[in-house]
Amino acid sequence: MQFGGANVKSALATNDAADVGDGASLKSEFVAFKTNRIVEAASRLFYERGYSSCTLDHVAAELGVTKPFLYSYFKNKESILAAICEVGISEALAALEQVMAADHASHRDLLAQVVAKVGRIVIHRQEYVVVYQREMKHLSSADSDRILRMRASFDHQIGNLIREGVDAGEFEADVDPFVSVWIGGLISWIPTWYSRKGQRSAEEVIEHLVQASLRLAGAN
Amino acid sequence: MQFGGANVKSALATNDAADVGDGASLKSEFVAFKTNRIVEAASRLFYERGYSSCTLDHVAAELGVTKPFLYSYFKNKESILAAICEVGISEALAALEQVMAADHASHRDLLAQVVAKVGRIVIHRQEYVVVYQREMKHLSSADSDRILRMRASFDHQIGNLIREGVDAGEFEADVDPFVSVWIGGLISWIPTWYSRKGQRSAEEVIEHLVQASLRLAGAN
DNA sequence: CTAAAAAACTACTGGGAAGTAGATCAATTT
DNA sequence: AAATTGATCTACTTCCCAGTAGTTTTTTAG
Repeated sequence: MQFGGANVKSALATNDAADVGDGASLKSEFVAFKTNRIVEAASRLFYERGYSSCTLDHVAAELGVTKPFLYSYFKNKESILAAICEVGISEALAALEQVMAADHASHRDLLAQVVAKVGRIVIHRQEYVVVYQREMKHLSSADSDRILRMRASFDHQIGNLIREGVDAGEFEADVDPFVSVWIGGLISWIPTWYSRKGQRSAEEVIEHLVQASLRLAGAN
Repeated sequence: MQFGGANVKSALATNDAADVGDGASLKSEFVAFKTNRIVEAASRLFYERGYSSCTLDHVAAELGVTKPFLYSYFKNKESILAAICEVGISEALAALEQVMAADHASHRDLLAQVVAKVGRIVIHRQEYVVVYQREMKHLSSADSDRILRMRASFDHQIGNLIREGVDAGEFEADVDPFVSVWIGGLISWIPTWYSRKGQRSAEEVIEHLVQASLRLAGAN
């Protein structure tokens, strides 16, 4: 029930509705709903004030509840942070694997699709991603390891994609060991400068991001 | 004497030795030395533990002194943070203006030189830059404004450099409004992934960074 | 060598925040 | 309607930390 350390399922994944009976399922949907609301509110406040300076009383007030309410859904403050940190990377990993599964495309197109999808995620989940980048070090080592493994899997697959593209002659050979780092940098940096209220539309950013990534890989 | 809000001179700038008499100058060198040591230690600890979670007792212990010692060189905790945040951007700005001053070069070369110099700075001042990126929001509005102005000046000049390069036909035209953002992203992202203990040498990273930046500008 | 000044320390205050125990309120069941 | 269960709240405790007052130590000057 509580969202503690090793509870892997993403806090924001839509819940599988039918589990046992209607009663049990409905109840767990309620729980998932409240859990999500907590994570949402906390991500916004951690983003604005920083994890250590944001109190659980702040989070509770934002939701119109009290602190002990939070403790019946999360083991402690850190596990709320862990839930936030998991969102971006797990969605990105899912998107990557979705693109890789339907691989009837050139490496160039695969790269373009992955970059576009992940770019949309980091824009959509802006606050979550920034909180992850900034506050990672406050995670327990269990949570940290779990999230780092997802991260490593993601990086590894991107690395493979680039290498195969180079072998296939679709990307330039000389840039190899660094391209995935640079592309990762472009993507990771977006949430710190992009503003939803700014002039640029999200899709405009994505389009330029894809162009820039292909340029970095030497695929033009 | 104290390093408070509007005290502009960089905490790490080498001190002009001759001021009034030898006595006064020597004393102010002592002060500058201790101030620097405080900023150094604090940057390392803020980097490792985060600003809000790092206490001034930690900083003092690291230096083998006590908390009131810090308060005789800095007004409060926030002004230590401000001193840290200023380091990276003021050095970067100085490097930029140095390159731009001796402008007997193509825009392509100017860009390459600036990127290389600033890249070296963000690697050298890794902890300072990361602390700035993460903890900016804890600055007083006076400090924040001052630093943001430096930042804006930097971005503005880079923007000009790119635009002039496009006009001169040295960079590709279609990427214009985004290139400086992407290049800024590459540079800013380095301190979060580069490790001095890793396999890659700093100069290797810089070389690839310059290549990547030129690629993004379409200058190959 | 002594007195004054400067530098650093010891020991405290006051407030804030994580986490908890037990009370209260609401919903469901019988 | 009474009783049971579960959800949420009130009211703490305990620890921690920024900032300070006043004392001690060290340095400088006469």
